[in-house]
Order: sequence, then structure tokens, then C-alpha cells
Amino acid sequence: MQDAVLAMLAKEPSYGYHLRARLRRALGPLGESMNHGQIYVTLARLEKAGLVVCERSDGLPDRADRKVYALTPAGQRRVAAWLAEVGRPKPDLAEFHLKLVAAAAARLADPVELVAAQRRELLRRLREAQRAALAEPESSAAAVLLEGVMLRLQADLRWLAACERAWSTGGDATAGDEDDEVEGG
Amino acid sequence: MQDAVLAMLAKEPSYGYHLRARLRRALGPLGESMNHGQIYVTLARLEKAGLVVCERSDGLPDRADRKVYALTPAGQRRVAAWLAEVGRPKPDLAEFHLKLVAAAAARLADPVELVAAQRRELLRRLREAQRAALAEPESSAAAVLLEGVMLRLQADLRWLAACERAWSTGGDATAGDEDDEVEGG
DNA sequence: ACGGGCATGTAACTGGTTACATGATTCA
DNA sequence: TGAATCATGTAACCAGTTACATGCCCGT
Repeated sequence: MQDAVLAMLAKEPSYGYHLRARLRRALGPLGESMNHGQIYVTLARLEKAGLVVCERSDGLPDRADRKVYALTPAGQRRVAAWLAEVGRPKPDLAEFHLKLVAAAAARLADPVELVAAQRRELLRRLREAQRAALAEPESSAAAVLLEGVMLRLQADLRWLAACERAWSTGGDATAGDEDDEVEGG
Repeated sequence: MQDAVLAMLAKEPSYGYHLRARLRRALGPLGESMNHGQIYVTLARLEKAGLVVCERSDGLPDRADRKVYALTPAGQRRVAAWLAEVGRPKPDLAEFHLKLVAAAAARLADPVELVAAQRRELLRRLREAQRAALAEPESSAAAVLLEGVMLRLQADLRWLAACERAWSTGGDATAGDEDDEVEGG
């Protein structure tokens, strides 16, 4: 979030509402969930950290009380560093995976049923993304992002098939979760 | 995290160190990054929330000072709810996508170069995951998880190709990020 | 007069991260 | 004796979320 705001400010000094709007547009339908207050919290924290400064609506006193922020040299350095670093996407698979492990271990739920429910959800989302992609202009930023979302969903669906294979055959995949080594202390 | 710990406890009452070990094993190589103190923070918070209770190492007074936790009825309900709900994986693509948008808008970096760097990283990770998968027992939980990681990485690589197509041709994808509508206020 | 979009914030909460800090057991 | 592993925690911090709260301007 903070990096994203800083990067938006790298284009030009701007104010909170505008930054939020730009972010939302850049994210397309995925930006819906953004909270409106967040941007101001973020800007305040960035200012406290010395990465941005606020220069009150200079040059345009007619449309008052919009606080224009600009990057400090430190902020510019931070943006450059952010762009240079290659991000490590943390796998969200882990959550569903842990559900399977836990459900199998505690015999609380049928893994196959969990997989089926997850598949229904992924398919639902896939349709949703496809529909959303049609509403976006061809090869706009948002459309490209949605294509990524769809590719991921398809990958997850393939993974679900692998999960089903591994978990339906008598719980093969529980091997390695057992306490053989730890129990004794 | 909290849900994962609760779900582990659904199998049987246990203590922090053991829970942490089980989680790490369930996650395989992805569990490396888990902080050691985290589990205790989590357990304390769960206890404060009334989802678990601590029963001091009953039955085994020889091996002392291990605090055994068990689910409360409320905790059991929470686990059931967690298993029943279908999780919404938030797309991590957004971060890289925002980098592209910002880099193009501010002309700070070449989008094509960003894509190339990201591709190198994804390929590196893919090799890493393949190597790690070989070290895991066939169709163990960790191996299945790693397969999911690999499928995602491959999907992301395909997405990068789409990004390249969209961003290399004179910045087609910047359409929709411009301020046509907002500027006037 | 009122509703909706523009524009800004704050307080409280939640949850993960980091770093610090301790002590018992076991084996060489 | 000293190192490794087992085992537990705490304080401080950081960042995102929620809900609350305000006020201007514009068109009907």
C-alpha cells in the first residue's frame, strides 16, 4: 500500500482523494474493496516517516482544502528501491492446503468435499473475472490484471485436481504430518 | 494463522512447540519463514479470546513446563466455520501490476525491463520449487503444496508474457490510468 | 431543501513481525 | 563444560481494517 502510494506520487504531486481514485482505476474491479479512509492513514504515516511532504493547494486557492503531497528525496529513493526489488509473492494456497491437512488429521470434514466446494468457488470467480474483463477496455491496465487473475484461477483449478488425486486415495498426503519425530522430545 | 493453529488443535490437544513443528512440516519448505515466537503470541491471543484453554501438562509431570492447550466449544465452532467457508485468495499480482502502472506513468523504469526481471525471478523460483519437490516424499502434503506453487508460478509466467505484449507496444495499457475524469473535480 | 459526489480525517482494534530474553535437557 | 535442541514467552512495532465524523459544492 505505502509503496503503491509513493509510486503514484512519483508521477506527480497529488492529494488523497485523487490518489485513491487513480489506484482504484489502476486495479479495476479489484480496487472495489479499497477502504476510503486508508489512503489518509497511509499518507499521514508516510509524512511522519519523512517520505512525503504536504504543500497546501498552492496555485489553486479556489478549490480549497485539498492537501497536495509530494515525494521527498527519501521518498524518491524508496520508490526507486521498490521498483528495483523483485517481489516475493507469498502463496495463498497455504490456507486451503492447511484446511485439507487439518480436516484429514482431525477427521472433521471430508477433504474431497472441501475440494469440491473450493472448485465451485474458483469456477464462480473465474466466470466473474471473465465477465469483468469484458467490461474493461481492450488491453487496458485493468484488463491485463484480470487476465492474470484468470490465469491464476485456472492454475488453482489444476492444483485442485492434484489435491483430489492425492487426498482421495485413502489420505496418502497425510504422510509427513504425523508426529513420529517430535513426540518423544 | 489463528485458524491454522485452531485446526491443528482440533486433532488433539497440544503445546506450542509441537504445534509449530506440525505446521512447519505441513507447509514443507514454505514453513521455513515461520517465526518461532509467533505461535506463542497466537496461542495467548486465542486464549484471551476464549477459543482455547490451557491445561498444564497433566499426566506427564516428568517433562514439565510444556503448556498443553485444548479447544473450547467456541474454538471448535470456529474451526468448523473456518472449514466450511470458502476462502478468497487475494491476488498478489496487484503488487507487480502496480509497479508496471507506476513505472509507465512516472517514466521511472522501463516496463519491459521490469517484466524481464520478474521473469528471471519466477524462473529461479520455479527451479527452486522443482528441486524442493524432489526432496519431499512422493505425494506427501508438502509435495502437493509445492505442486500448487509450481502451477501458480507457471501461470504467472504466462501472465508476464501478456504483460509484455500489453506494455511493450507503446504503453497501450496506460489507457484507463489517465486522469481525464477526475482532474476537473 | 436535500441528496450525492468531493474531500479529509481520527480512534480503536486486529494481527503479523522483530528482537529480546529465559531456562531445561541431552549428548559429546 | 559447552553446544544444540527443546520449550516458552514478552514488549514494541508496524500496517491494514472498521467505524465514526465532518464539511463543502453542485445540481434538481
